[in-house]
Amino acid sequence: MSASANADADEGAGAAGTGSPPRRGRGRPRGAGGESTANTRARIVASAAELFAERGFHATPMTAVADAAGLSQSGLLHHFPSKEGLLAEVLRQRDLRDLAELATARDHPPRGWEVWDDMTTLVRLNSGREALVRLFTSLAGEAVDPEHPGHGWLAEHHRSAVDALTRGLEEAVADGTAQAAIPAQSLARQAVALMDGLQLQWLVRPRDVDMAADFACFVEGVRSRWTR
Amino acid sequence: MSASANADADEGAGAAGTGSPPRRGRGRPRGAGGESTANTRARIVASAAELFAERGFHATPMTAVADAAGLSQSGLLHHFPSKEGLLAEVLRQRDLRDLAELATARDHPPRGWEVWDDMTTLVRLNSGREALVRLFTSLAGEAVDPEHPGHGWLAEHHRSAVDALTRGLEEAVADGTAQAAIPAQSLARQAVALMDGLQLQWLVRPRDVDMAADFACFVEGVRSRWTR
DNA sequence: GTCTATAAGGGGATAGAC
DNA sequence: GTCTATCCCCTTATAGAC
Repeated sequence: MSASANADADEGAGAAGTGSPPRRGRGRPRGAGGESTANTRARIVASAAELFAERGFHATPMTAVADAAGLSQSGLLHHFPSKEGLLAEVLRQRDLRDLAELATARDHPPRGWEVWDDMTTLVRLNSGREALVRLFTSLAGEAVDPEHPGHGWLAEHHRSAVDALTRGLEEAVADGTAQAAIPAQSLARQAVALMDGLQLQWLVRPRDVDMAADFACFVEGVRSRWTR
Repeated sequence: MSASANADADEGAGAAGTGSPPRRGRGRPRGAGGESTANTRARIVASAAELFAERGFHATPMTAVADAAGLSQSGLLHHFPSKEGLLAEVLRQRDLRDLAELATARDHPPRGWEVWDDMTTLVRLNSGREALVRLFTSLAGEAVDPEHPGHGWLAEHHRSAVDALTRGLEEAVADGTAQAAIPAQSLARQAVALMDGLQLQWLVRPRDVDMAADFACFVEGVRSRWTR
């Protein structure tokens, strides 16, 4: 579903359709004739992630993705028969990357306040991954629509983040490092909301916003008020 | 809000050139022949706001707006020659409504912490204006792209909100009701980010999120820590 | 001011050759 | 696995009648 398509300003990229001269060979970074399917798919997903981030899902034509990945539109469809399927894969890999990024930071699963420290780390990391942040923000805005193919992903994304932060605070209470009266879930939702909202402001005026500092300031406030 | 109760159910609306049978007559709820331009424009803007909110700007075709407003696509273009122009008007009116809403709440311009109280009030009001919230969130996501026609509006929107909240805290310091060391601007950015982020979560799972309560909790935290 | 008709160009997807 | 060619729908915008 998700009918929509839409146009507006085609950037460079000699797209398709319009009797334009067929592009040939193009020094593609490809090896010889046959390339491993896995490699091609990876290239496609990387290109799609970048373009969806830059222009949004709806506004990005498959031809643009194909072009960026160095194959024709039909070649692309051979690997991802539908645009929605491609989006699903992009989102899956986006989440995997977040998890991997944090996993390297610790040798044991985070517990208690550590969960919150990890989130702060993630915000700092995000300050250096504009494309990834743009992908999330741009897609989140569209995916608010229940019909959008990314809707379920967005809901799940929020749920898991809020749950993790809530659990962290509950563990802190259990460990005696946080007061029992702490409104854990509300604070967790606030943290997630803050992260999303800061990203929005940061993307619009990168030079005026220090996401990591602002987020750390928030966490500091929570800690100083609710530490036991 | 909510545009025109304009019934007339044919949304299928055979739009363009596919030699489909021309639709005729259509009993529109319109008065006689000529209708005041102002009225028609108002109907159009209301419909557009609703649809942009529901599906996003990019994903909403002008034909859908025209249909919702009860005129043909060309009729619509007579009043708003371009889609961007229509968006500009929608955004202008959205901001006017926010201002008006808050203006009725007080008889004097808010000062100091009152500015923050007003923001809390606004969040509560927003809990009852899903369409308006959806419009903001959906557009904000797209407008992160510097090429998007709403980009300038988004930047200005954030700037003015952050400025107002910062000024409030500075006044509180001047009035002796806040500590001088308060990180006013960071807190202001956090408040705005929180508002935007909570809206996102709320739109996805309305029943699980109480925006007003969460926001109030945040403000309470700021107050209890920095009140003098 | 509003309509019908149509232009002009995307857009996703399919068929079938190589 | 990849391409070319093509289908068919959607979308914005214009022309001109009423």
